[in-house]
Amino acid sequence: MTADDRPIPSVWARPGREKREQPALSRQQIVAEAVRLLDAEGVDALSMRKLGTRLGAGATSLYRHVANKDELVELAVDEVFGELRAPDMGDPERWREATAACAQGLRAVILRHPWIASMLGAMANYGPNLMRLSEDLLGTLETAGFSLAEANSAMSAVFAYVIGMTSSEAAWLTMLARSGQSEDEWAERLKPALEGLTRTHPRLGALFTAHADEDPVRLREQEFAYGLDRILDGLALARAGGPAPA
Amino acid sequence: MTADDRPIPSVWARPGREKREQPALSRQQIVAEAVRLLDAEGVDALSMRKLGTRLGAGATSLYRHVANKDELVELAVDEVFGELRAPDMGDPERWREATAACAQGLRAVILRHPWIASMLGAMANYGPNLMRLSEDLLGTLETAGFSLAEANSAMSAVFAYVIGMTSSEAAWLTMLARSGQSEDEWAERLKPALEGLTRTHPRLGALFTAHADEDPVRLREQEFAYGLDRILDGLALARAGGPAPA
DNA sequence: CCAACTGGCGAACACTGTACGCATGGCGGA
DNA sequence: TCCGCCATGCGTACAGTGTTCGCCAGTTGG
Repeated sequence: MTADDRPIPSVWARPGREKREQPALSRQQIVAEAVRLLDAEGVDALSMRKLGTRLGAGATSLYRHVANKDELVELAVDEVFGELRAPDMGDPERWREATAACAQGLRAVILRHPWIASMLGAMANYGPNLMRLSEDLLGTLETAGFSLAEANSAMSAVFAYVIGMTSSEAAWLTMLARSGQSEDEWAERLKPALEGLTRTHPRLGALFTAHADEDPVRLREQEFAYGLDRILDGLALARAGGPAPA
Repeated sequence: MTADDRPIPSVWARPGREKREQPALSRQQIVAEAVRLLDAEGVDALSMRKLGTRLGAGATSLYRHVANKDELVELAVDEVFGELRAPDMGDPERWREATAACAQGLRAVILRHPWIASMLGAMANYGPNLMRLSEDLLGTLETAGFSLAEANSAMSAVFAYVIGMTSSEAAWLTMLARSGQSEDEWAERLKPALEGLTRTHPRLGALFTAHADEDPVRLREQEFAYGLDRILDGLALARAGGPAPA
């Protein structure tokens, strides 16, 4: 601690508090900065003190605007969901494209903010932004001919798929980022263990070698699209009241 | 601190260490106790000190068998995946039942240990038990006629759906448990806000009232089964090489 | 029989979330 | 114009956290 940090001994010498030009701290601002911090440094780096410092405020000041750290996180999660809008194509027959766009958008949001992957399983989310998204997608599905209850089931299924798929993707990516290695370096590092893997798990080994030369980003996109298409196929079948496939 | 807790002043008076009958601490034992603790008290209650005390050991002793808390959690997650076996029905045509059973089993495991929901999004999981499960399910799908790559995509889709769906279920249930209220009490408490909800989000409001009198447990089972069936429908269609539904 | 190694542990460190109480300034009413 | 109130910021403090380090007892291998 240097001399400058020491508290001023005389009351009279203490400088007047600088003027409070603007409220300087608002819930919106705090949440926005929290999102920035989470994006930049990941979930482990979010602490009240660090966030306060970033805002030029003390750690405990935040509690005037936010009850908990948990509540703050809840707000941050819904904040990023606010980036997403359910697309409205006019034609009810284009429900499939609309739903797919919604799913792709959700995936993009999660990959832009990988830390929410670690939150979604830890808290029940009922923020206003997610509710608006749900309401809109429900509308799209309902006008496409699904009953309300079935529209809800369909939406839940699609969201669950997207969240599950993208969460593991995000988890893999953050783990990669933490390790500081590229995807290729990882693959290279695992090569020696591949022989043992192929012996005990031949199919996984084959998959590993088969995917070794492909672009992992595009690969994940295709994997995601495949599952999404299968779900939408299934939903289309149900909408048509069609028979179950053999 | 009472007198009894004080360290013994004289070296000579210090009691001899009690005999080490068994190794008393092993990685298996630690992981098993961690799972028990997580099951009993939830994810926030897991601390190295508490876990050590439960095992009759000091907190830092655990580090002889486990590198990190993170590593411990990884081990615990894979431990519970060990409860699951991919069923092997002899008939390749029964791939659908086998996959469904696998999905239902995974759901059951997650609901039995709700805390893993908060882990799955936070770490890439490649434990041996999950790998064995994957390998087996891949086998089932491959002998059912899927190419290896497509079997992998299908498996990823199913797992992602199950994890996404069940994670939010688990999150809701733990949140309920923390609040100490029953599901009905929650519904009752939200009744006053329902009017406002129905005004801004009519479909969500209608769903809320429609589900008010149903058994929530059975409701969630049905919701889960619906999405799972749609995915399996879609996969069956793809396996048959059938045309995309309208 | 001694050496090396293993496993357990107490103390310490840097940090965490958060409760409490005080200080400060702006604002509404007299 | 002044006074009292109230919202807001913040310093301090507390109980806990994960983890490192060094010490020590017991076991094991040469």
